Amino acid sequence: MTQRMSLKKLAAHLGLTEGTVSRALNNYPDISAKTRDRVQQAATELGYRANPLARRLATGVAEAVAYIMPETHSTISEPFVSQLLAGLGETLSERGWDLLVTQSGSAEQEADMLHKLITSGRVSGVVLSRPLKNDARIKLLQKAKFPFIVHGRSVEYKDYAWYDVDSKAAFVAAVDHLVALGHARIGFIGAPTYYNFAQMRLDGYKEAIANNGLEVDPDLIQITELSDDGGELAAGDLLDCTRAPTALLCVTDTQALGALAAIRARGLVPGKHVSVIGYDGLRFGRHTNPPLTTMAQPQAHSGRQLGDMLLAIIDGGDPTDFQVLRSAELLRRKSDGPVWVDTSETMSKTREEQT
Amino acid sequence: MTQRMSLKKLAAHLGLTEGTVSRALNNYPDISAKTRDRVQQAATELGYRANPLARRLATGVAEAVAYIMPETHSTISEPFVSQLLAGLGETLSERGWDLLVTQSGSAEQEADMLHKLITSGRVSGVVLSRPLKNDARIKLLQKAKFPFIVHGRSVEYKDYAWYDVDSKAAFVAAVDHLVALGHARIGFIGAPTYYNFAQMRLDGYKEAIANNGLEVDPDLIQITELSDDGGELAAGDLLDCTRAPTALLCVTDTQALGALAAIRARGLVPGKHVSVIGYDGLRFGRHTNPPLTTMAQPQAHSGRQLGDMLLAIIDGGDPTDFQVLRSAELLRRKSDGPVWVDTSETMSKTREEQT
DNA sequence: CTTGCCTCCGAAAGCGCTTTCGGAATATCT
DNA sequence: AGATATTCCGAAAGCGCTTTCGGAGGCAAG
Repeated sequence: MTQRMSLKKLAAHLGLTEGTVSRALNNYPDISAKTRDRVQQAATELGYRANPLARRLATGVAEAVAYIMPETHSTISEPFVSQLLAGLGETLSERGWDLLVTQSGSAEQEADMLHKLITSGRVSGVVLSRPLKNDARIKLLQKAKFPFIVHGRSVEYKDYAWYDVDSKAAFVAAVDHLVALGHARIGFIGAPTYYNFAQMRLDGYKEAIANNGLEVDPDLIQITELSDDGGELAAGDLLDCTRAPTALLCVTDTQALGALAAIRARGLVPGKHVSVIGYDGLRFGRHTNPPLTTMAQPQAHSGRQLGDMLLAIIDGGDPTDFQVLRSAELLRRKSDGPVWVDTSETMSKTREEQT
Repeated sequence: MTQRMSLKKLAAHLGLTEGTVSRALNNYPDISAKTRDRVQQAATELGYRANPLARRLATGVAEAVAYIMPETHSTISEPFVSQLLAGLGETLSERGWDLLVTQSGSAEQEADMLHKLITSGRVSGVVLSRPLKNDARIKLLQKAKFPFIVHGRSVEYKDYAWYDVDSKAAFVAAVDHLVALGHARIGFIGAPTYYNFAQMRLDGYKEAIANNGLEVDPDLIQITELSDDGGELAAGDLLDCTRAPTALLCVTDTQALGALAAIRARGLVPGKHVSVIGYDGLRFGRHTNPPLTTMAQPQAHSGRQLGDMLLAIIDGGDPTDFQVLRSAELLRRKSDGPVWVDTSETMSKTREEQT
């Protein structure tokens, strides 16, 4: 196999200069149709493809975007990453661009990493995910006027591009649903509220509780980590206190798995004695015991959409024109139901017997 | 904010030439310790970092590797992708290299894409996953003498680097386990055998069946797609036939989820009437109904390990020195148990002979 | 037959770095 | 002392492409 075809060799082969060939290939208007065709045909015949590195250096366009992976807390709820990556990669490859993936350590470290990334010239844009309420990375990108889009929103989201699901509304809907089922004591299992999504969901919960004429009881709110174990612990605390909730709302499906486990561990039946509603709509919820009712977010083409929007911004689009808010829908499986009315005795008694 | 620091400016600032500064920064021996220190200190003070694109073009080293994502069949079992990516990214970033992610369409398309990728100079190495029995991509990479490592193995695996789990042995162990529990009719739910992992697991199954003095009954083998639905369908077929199996071995946990569903749908209790064993060790399995017994593979640091090995190969290491075979372990949860002996006669069509 | 205007291509200067080569300046040896 | 080595840096040629600029040749208009 001969050496890789270069512009120089192609030009020599055609009896033209490199510059001319380059312009012909890039459809410059100052090349006659005749030579343009001749050049392009020769290029495909000889299998010439411009060296991306050289082109990027010469044009100053990185032809690549980076996806900043969220720290993988739970090994359980990250399937969306591969889906999103697939979608992103698809849009990018249509343009011949690369998709870089980076992972960060701490939050501080991440801002530094991001700064290096965008000043290095390796990428033309960035997609961020799971933003904090007050996200230093977003500020950094804004100040640098660097093209980016975020998957999710921070608390102040007017001035940049984002794609998010209205999880606050979703939690309102979930509470309404539970209230309609007769629940009056609804527990909330949340995540640290430096994650804005956690805050928004908590807001939705509180708002809906209040709107339904119920009292927002701090004792019914548990903040825990984003894992099944976290959910299990939190649910346990909630269930073991006096005046335990009759329904549990979890900020993610992963936590809800733990909640189901906690309920079962106490001899209760999720969906009967205690309702559980998760959030995400993970397909896996079909297989839990019982199948998990959840607020399902439409994550089908989020990757593609993020990619399209980011490219549009890189092309000079106004970021504020790209703010997409999708909505989640209640996906009823089997973990929710009417409030349990204990005909025999107190619930704690029942529980003790069954353990 | 001033323009990005360049070598030229740094050199001017120091009263040296670009070449000298470059060599000083790269620890060339022909630079006096004095000026080397002076240069390096000035570089850090002024925040100079070489433009990666320019360096890559000049040196001919791409400083990046690509991960070829497997087609995402099931939205359920892909958490490992994000884990693996995290590990890979970690090793690479220690070296300042980039991690590219690409997705392919069809198999043909993928070979073409891969060819373009490795001839484009964008990457110095490739990590492949989920190889086919006879994988064109591997042949391509071998012929091109391009550094690569595969996550998994193809049928002929002597001549390249790979990291794999001995899933054949795992299936032998699983069969042995079931036989020890008294099962004599063990169903196998597999995946298309162009995937070598599917073939290897099937081989393990057959081998163990035979070694245990049982008959390899083609009717007990179902090949289906890699999804929960696939597993459910296949399990249904198996359960509905005369002389149904008393245990089901699934090639992935995802399929096993479907198998559990199929069993429950027939009014049977998984782990009691019919045993199910999956493969992967997904944490999800803790939450199924009942919790899924599985052959758990150690996927903790596979990403890091793949990265380390690939870098070693890129550095000139012999690929055949990097072949790592890990082993999976039986993780007993609740979906397996002794063969169900039908005391009454409700399940009239179990089997005739005892073990 | 000029003048002027296009059309189309060649020439050359980068993009920001690396690396080879050669030669001052300094050090070492007889 | 002169000759020979060393040490250390400058000069310059790339890496493979893009892009600006200018001008030769062709055409229509005067």
